[in-house]
Amino acid sequence: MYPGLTKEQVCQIRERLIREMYEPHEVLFREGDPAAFLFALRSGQLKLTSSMPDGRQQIVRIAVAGQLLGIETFKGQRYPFSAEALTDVVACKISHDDLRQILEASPAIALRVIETLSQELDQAESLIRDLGLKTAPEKVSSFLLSLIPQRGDPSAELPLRLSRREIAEMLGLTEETVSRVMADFARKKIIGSGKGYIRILDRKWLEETNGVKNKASSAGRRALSGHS
Amino acid sequence: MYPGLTKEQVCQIRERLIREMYEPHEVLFREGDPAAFLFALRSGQLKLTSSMPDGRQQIVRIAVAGQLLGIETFKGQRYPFSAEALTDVVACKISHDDLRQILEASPAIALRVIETLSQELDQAESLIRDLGLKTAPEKVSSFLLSLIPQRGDPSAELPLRLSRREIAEMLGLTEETVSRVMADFARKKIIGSGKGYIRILDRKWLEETNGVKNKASSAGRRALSGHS
DNA sequence: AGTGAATCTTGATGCAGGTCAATATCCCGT
DNA sequence: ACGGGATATTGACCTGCATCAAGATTCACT
Repeated sequence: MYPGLTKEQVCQIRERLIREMYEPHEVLFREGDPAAFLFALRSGQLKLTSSMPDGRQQIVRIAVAGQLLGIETFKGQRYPFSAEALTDVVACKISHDDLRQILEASPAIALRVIETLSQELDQAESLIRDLGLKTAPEKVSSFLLSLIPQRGDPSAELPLRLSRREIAEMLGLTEETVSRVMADFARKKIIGSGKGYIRILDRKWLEETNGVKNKASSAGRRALSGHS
Repeated sequence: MYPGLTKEQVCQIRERLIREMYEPHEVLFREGDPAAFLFALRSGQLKLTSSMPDGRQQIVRIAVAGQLLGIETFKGQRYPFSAEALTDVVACKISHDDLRQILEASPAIALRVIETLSQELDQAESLIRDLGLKTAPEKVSSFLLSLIPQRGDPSAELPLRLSRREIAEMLGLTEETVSRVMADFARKKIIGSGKGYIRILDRKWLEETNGVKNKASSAGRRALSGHS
């Protein structure tokens, strides 16, 4: 759990970690709050959202077990987003200074933090790609594919914890559009959808729609060709 | 430069860093290439782009001096984007394994990497926000404001290294739309624009347009109100 | 089981921004 | 200073998705 540390060091760390539990809809912190702590998600999922003064909201990330939140403020003063539990959540809270000391003491932990951060960055950049250049059906495909667990049976019922509105807030769409696209997918037997779950029926089709693998036939948006 | 290390360690590190220089438009690596190295940007700027098979392109990040690229692949196999120099660039190349060893040897360096990564994550999440919920003029405002240097004179001429097309590829718009919005801003004396540079004339206006501070008057998109 | 509130679906309509097209301007080499 | 290719601007039009508006389902209580 804490590689490369003496027993004493482990004790010191444990003292500084505050283990906390949250229920669905509970808010860990709000955008703009002074950033006192950061959190390591032990279990459950939560959504990180940023909003504009007029109420428009964007889900910036869905955090899953193992990820860190609030580390964006490592050099900042305020949380750049709100964090709200989607499920029951267990998280460890730690102050920036304490984390800094732990990282200085244990390169192994630092390395793990770096791995986590680099994955989060990858995830964020992937969402940027989706938001910037995909059409509504492509975005939804992308989202649906992201629900498939790495190590899990192919086409089981996947639990869907996000409401239509939340999916929309993640993909930069409206709930109506998400609803329409999913209804369309269901009509085409690409997915089966029930209450609170989804079943992927035609993964290949989704992957093609998503990545637009071969058929450069009907590009939704204009393809900007490279220069020179 | 390398805090907390013995002279010998510093030598070891230097041996493993490969300093390289690139000219504008030169490509450091391409999306999908096997990820052999990662890079630390010493000076200059470059764009990281991801594209779809039909040619649509998205600028995922503009990397500036101090940032790392390719660390997204710390646990991955292939670069998730291409990297192309926008200016003359000096970068240090290092293999993942070597980096790992260095990080294990020097917590101080690991800490710096963590700080850099957390800033990059913050930057990425900020772009997600822009892409997901802003209108074209808001996106352009946001972009223009991001050009203003932290420590620099207020309203000097800011060099603009990105073409209209590149700005468009970053903001999820088309070059025509960017052109129109900027022409409109210039007409309203919000900015002055010449070849290869921009002058911010009315920063306050941009900040209001960007953040939609007070006036909840004419929201471009529907504001989704919170739940419960 | 019944009632109300939230969520989801579906339809009709409108508009922001994409698309297509035609100049205009810049840049660079000769 | 001339010519040609890249880049930028501008106009006219069109479409994908937002918006507005009803219903339909589902869920949580009592």
